[in-house]
Amino acid sequence: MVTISDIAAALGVTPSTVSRALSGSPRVKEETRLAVEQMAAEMGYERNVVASNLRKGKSDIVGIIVPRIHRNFFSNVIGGAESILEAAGYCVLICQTHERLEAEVKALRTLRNNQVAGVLMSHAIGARDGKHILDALGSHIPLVQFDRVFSDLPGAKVVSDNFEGAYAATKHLIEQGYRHIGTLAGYMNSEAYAARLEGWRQALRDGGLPEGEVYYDTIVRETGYEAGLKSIDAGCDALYSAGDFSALGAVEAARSRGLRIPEDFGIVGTANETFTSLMTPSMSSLALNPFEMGRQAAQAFLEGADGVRVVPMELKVRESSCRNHSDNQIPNNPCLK
Amino acid sequence: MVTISDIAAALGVTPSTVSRALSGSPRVKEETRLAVEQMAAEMGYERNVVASNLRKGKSDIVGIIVPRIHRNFFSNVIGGAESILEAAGYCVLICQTHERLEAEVKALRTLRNNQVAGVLMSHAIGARDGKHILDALGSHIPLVQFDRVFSDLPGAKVVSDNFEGAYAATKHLIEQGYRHIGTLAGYMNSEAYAARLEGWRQALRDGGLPEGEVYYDTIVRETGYEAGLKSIDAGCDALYSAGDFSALGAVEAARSRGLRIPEDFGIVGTANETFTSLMTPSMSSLALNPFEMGRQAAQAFLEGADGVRVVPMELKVRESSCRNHSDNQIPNNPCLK
DNA sequence: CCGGATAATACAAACGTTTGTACAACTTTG
DNA sequence: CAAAGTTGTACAAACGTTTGTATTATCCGG
Repeated sequence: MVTISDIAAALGVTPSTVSRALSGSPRVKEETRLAVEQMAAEMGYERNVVASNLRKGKSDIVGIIVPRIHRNFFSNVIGGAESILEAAGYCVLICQTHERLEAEVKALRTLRNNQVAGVLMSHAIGARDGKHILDALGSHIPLVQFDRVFSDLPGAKVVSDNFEGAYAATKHLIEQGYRHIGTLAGYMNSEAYAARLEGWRQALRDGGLPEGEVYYDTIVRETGYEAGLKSIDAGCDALYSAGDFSALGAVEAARSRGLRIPEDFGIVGTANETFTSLMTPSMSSLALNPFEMGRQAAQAFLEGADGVRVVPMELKVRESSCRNHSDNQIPNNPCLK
Repeated sequence: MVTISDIAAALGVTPSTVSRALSGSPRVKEETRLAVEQMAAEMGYERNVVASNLRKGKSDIVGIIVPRIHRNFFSNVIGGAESILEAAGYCVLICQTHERLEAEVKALRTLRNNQVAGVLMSHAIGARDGKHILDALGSHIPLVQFDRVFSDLPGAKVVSDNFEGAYAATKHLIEQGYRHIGTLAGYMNSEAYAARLEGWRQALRDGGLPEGEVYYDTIVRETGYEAGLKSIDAGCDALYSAGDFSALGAVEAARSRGLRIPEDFGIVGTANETFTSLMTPSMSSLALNPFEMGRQAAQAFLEGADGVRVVPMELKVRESSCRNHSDNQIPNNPCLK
């Protein structure tokens, strides 16, 4: 391992000069800088970032904490954040919590102990507030929350326009002639889900429809299936689901009751998971914009600016909610017009 | 920030004693250890791992490099590796290369400069050999390769039983009565794809069928579509695809030619991506066992043992290749029996 | 009660970098 | 030409830990 002292010795200068030369300080002569750079290249020097981090008290690592990396949404957020952070010279450390609070706390501690430059995170479902986050991370490491945010925590936040999105999805169902629209609402300790619920509610009101059925804590296929059955029993003819997996469960529930989709039962999910466009019938979904959210989160970190950034959602209309034009070619998204 | 010196001062001992006490050295008295531990807890001490790493010359970070984290396969490998590594006290740093060689080299350098304890990786398609890996990582950091491996590199390797798997998949197609079976082979600079090609070839030979058509460099939906069309023109009635996305493209190609699946055209993909079980018709796929591969890779790292570990694959028979019993309930996998 | 072993702790040097301050060489100004 | 300013380097002290060696305390047998 070649160090700055080796370079210094080889050139007859001191390590401090080498350090400054390599970091582009204006305090070294251009001539010296060139000599140092050449010698460094020649000797195959690479900066020991661990030592550098110790001295500087922080590293060039940005931690990203997500519930599960295999979720399309999160892996795309990570991709978006990476694209910005790597260009800015940071490297990215990814942790997943599997929705477990202890894992989240452990990840935060690990990141803090590694003196990361910042943390971008989407918290695990199941926490009431962000107290544990503040406790585990401390207050001197910049925190950016995305998607699932605790608004009482300091730091920047990036969220989807959940209210508007759910509103648009529900309005679309109404326009398609559905009149009894329930919702698979997810967990209410997440502000994202809460906002979607409100968007759905408002769309019903604005559409002149009565309050619809709400099914809470529906987030996976199984719970979506059960809630789907219940909604059918309750007389619903459509569902806006705050998640795609639960929507998939609801599709299966409708099928098991012999209902045709979209003729008898309409469904719009949320998140635009890959499978939604590949299943038959293809499933309409309220797309988040994860890549953009990741970019925004990274930007917020780089700029050090607090405040909330809102990323718009986009409704992808597919077969599962297209009752009026079900004979049309779906690729052209006939209902959208 | 409270340091071991603070604890030492508070107890009237030296930092070295505190350090040894906290790391469980037998050189400190039980009584002293307890006092130190209590004081550390009281003062809210947390070890500065950066300093620790600098001194020890290595960190407790294990780097995992994959082409893309959003691929089901890779995110599951990561999950498997994590489950072992975290239990062993390591933390995991994930890098993705987007199949770009420069990104791979950069990731390796970053990991080396951060003095990671080890690297688990699956290289990007496109490299001839692993020279760049050795150059970028150096030879003193343990390397474990999984799935895509360069066998000329030192270190442990974990691979799927690609030959046996492809053999089984192809044999299955033959048993289903397909007689002209081509293959979407992927990239031949990956040993995994090469082994699958050989498995397919051997199964055809053992089944008494003539050589089939090989379509190289098919890895995504688009290239799968094109190769699918060509295979149909060439008279194929079935394809074993070394990837699921290309298989999906082939399904679409068959459909566009008006062929029924599986009656007129049979397809088996590889990787068991989520969408394969959700599409209609559901797609048979040769499942890798990514979680287990991740576990094995992590184990190989922990044990420091070189050598090759082989993880078996499992054929998931679904509708797209079930010509003989296409009226049966698929969930029971009738063809498997 | 002393010499020699053993146990427990103290001392101090590293790990490789960064950075404030001191110093030297040189240039400018009055 | 001396004083003052400017520029480029050297010096040295950190950052918080770990760890080899030295030192002190404790215990045992003779």
